[in-house]
Amino acid sequence: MNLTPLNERFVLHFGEMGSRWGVNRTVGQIYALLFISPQPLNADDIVEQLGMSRSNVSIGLKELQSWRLVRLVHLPGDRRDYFTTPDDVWEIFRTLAEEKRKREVDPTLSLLREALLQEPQDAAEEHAQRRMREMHELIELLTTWFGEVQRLDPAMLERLLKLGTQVTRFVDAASRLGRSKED
Amino acid sequence: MNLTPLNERFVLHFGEMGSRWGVNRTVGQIYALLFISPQPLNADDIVEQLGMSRSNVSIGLKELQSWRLVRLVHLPGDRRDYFTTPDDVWEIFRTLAEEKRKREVDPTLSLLREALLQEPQDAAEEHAQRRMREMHELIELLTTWFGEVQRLDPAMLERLLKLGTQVTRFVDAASRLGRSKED
DNA sequence: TTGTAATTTCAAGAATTTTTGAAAATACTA
DNA sequence: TAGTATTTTCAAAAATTCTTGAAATTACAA
Repeated sequence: MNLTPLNERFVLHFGEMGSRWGVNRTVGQIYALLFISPQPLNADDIVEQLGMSRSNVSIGLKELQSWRLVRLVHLPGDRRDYFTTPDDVWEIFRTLAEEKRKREVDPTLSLLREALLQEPQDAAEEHAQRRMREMHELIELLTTWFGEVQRLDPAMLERLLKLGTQVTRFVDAASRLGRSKED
Repeated sequence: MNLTPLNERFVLHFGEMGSRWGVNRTVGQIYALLFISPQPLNADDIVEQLGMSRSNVSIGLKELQSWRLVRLVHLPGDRRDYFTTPDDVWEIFRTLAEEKRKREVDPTLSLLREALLQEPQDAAEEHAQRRMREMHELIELLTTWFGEVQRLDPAMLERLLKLGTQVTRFVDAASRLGRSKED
């Protein structure tokens, strides 16, 4: 691996974390390298710096593009494909959350909704459905909230997060003002 | 698999989702089965219902216990180990978040903090460090907020989530009241 | 067009992870 | 304590996933 010790540790760490996040080590490493790179890199740069095969890099880049975590760019007078990560870390976070939602949360919600439409055949199924309903309600609540808050501009979002639990002071007042949102 | 079609679909789905969440298919299935089961199950019940080997169940249950997602209980007059998931889905969510944090977020924050202490050796490393700092700040902000909000009781948390972006109406007021929390 | 650069695909091999049955260990009962 | 029930460990087999070089495809330039 052709990296300074500092960068190598970062890249290796994200390689390991990748596997916990549903992408493989290689994909994690490519992402990490692009994230810290001062300029866009082409596939051969990545091969050179990470010491993996050209085909592996090609597959990894495809995967990262499907996650919208890396972006294809072109440099003037060079017809190779170059890749970067978005500059704004908030945007990165939002993208990651959206993709995770699309790939994991939404299919789970569909499954649960479908299961809840079935007529339970016995007491055990009735109990199972009750559990599924609880899970469905929780996920629905969390993702609705998240989807809403995610649309705030980063500055507002940051202020909100920094307030933390202080916002609870306003929950009563807000409830009075915003009955319509309550169930 | 000895399950009704309804329950089988649920269990299979969570088996698949398991892999995206850093546990294997078996572990996901065992968890799903326990989640919807009306009473605690012992290892042989699980073997019987999911059709996997006894040793696999033993390993899976160990893993789930290490995540604190299943709980060992004993039934009077039966010395086998029985397992359940907690009743409250909020509690389950909290546990999951805490464990994910402990296993993924905290090690990442340590790595980043350590990297930020190094003296950059050249312009590229300086840029890499700048990126790592941005990432560190974002993760720190998100996890601090989450850790705080997580401590609210479920009822308050639920009200807060249902308000969604309505809380932004109070951000200005809150900022004035709570200067101490701002940076 | 034709030739070359760049990227992707693919099938085989390598590596890793999962699953299993058998044996070992542990925990209880009589 | 001896005997049995229960759980865990472990090494091998099975399954899956990852990686690769070579070939095929695509995209461009002359």
